[in-house]
Amino acid sequence: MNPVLVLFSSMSTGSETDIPDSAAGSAADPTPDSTDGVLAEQLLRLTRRLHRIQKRHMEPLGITPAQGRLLRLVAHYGGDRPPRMADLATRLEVVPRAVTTLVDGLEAAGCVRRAPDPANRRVIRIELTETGRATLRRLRSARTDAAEEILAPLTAPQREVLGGLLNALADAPAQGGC
Amino acid sequence: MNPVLVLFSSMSTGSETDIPDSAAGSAADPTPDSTDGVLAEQLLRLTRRLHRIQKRHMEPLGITPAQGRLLRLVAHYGGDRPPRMADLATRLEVVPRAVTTLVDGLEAAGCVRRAPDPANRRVIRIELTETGRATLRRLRSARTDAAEEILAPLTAPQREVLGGLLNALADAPAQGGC
DNA sequence: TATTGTTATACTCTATAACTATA
DNA sequence: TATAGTTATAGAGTATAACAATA
Repeated sequence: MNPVLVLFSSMSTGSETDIPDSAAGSAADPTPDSTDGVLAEQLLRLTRRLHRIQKRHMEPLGITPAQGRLLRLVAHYGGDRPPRMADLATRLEVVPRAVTTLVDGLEAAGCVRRAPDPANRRVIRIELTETGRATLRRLRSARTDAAEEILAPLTAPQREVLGGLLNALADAPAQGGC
Repeated sequence: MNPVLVLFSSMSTGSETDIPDSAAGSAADPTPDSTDGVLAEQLLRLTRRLHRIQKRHMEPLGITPAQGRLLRLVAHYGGDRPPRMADLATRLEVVPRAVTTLVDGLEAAGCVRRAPDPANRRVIRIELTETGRATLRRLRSARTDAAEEILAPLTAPQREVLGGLLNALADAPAQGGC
């Protein structure tokens, strides 16, 4: 469906801030910490930068990155079947308590509305407001700008490959837990 | 030097938690939010998982992920030229104040030692202790385990490609700032 | 009793600003 | 005055635990 043929030549140019793993003092360390560990490190470092960039781009919107993600998620459900708090928590892979805080923020910003479910009075459904829809439109370009800033060093096919790899990783079931 | 030829076929299988971008209510939205935005989202989501996994693996070590990164960085300098606080801040891409907290934690755990520089009494050099070296060894396997857990869905060549892409991204200068 | 969301609390990570002690 | 590190403070993001209301 979407085959991408890519030739990477000498990609591993060695990051300036890379930390070689065999520098713990003992020179004769037989465990060179497979590149996987380094890879995880790169991922985390990159994300710190992405977070900073995203935060900066979203500041004029009056919402935080996490609130933005939640807002997009709410919009995804559509007006006829607004999500419950529990739905949002599951999709965001966080505990329900975390969603409460995020919705509080979005409600304060006028982007969403808490609507009690008449069928089950324990349930609260999160509805998008008109303000929320406007914010969402601005959010989209902010997000694109932030992504463009961080992805600048990559060509289009490289981005496509990266997307595929991240997809494969993100789709994997949360294993190893309990 | 390290060319990798890879054929990805139909990688984009569609994440279960993917949020299509054209769901903001207005059906006639001409801005489908280039895949780049989605890519950034995937990256953030993946990192949240990585963070959780790493935290879990590092819990028995008595230090946090950020402290672990700092510990590795300190070790990288070697015993004959221990780094200053400012060096660590630069390498970690954080403000000096953030390093203070991390070093506090590592010092409390007995992993490092603050040593005043005799040549310049403003400077504090961070030295690795014997405990720190031991922790580092345990940290290495914890890190590898965590990485293995999150990278499980990828083959070895895929990991290599991912590493290359992340490297290219992380190496880019922090642009767009001031 | 099980489910849904909440209040209360705490911790990690990071930032800005003002201060201290050097140089 | 400029530099190195700190105290003080804040805020984003997330977690656990205990609880209320409802089913």
